[in-house]
Amino acid sequence: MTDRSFLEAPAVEVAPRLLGAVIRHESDDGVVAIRLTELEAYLGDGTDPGSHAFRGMTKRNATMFGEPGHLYAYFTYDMHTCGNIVCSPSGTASGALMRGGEVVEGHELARARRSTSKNQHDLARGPARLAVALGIRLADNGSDLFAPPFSLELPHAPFDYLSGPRTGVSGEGGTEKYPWRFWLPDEPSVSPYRRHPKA
DNA sequence: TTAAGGATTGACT
DNA sequence: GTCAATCCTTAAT
Repeated sequence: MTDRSFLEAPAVEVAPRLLGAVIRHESDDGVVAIRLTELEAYLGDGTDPGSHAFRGMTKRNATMFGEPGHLYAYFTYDMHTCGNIVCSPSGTASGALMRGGEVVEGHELARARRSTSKNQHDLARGPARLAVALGIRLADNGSDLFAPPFSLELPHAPFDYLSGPRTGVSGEGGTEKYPWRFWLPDEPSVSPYRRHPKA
């Protein structure tokens, strides 16, 4: 069961089922595992203007068109790395952006990487923070999340979740058209909603 | 070749 | 609440 099979659906269907999943990354420094509490879905078939893949495959987003279950890591504002879980069969771009989570293993290492965070819930509240805490680097783009140094443990049963407009995406105007942000209720590690500053 | 913008965060008023 | 940091990717000459 491979857990990988259900990732072949569009991200809009996959993202809510990834809530509560635990992603683990082992590096030279040690192991950090994070339970995902917040994700956003991005499609690439031309219907999603907020997606990097909206205008077709480019050098940067090629990973999103690849095998499901792999990691699409990208750089934004030059200071932050974010991680997506690639969905949909190879050839179709679709991904679930990991926006927030709770550190369940390797707290000390996560804290060391995120020295500015003040409390446990800030360690992975926000996409770039989560990537830093987990140890994702741009070089990890394309890595298989079901093979070392990564692993991905899916929840045994679906969780109850909430959904709403995506955060920080430009070019959507009314983001209500794309209520593809999913999060678990009552989780302090879910980032607060923020519109895009220029939207 | 050149110019414009960004799936954000952290610091400061 | 507002604003700067900072360089890579994409789109347009």
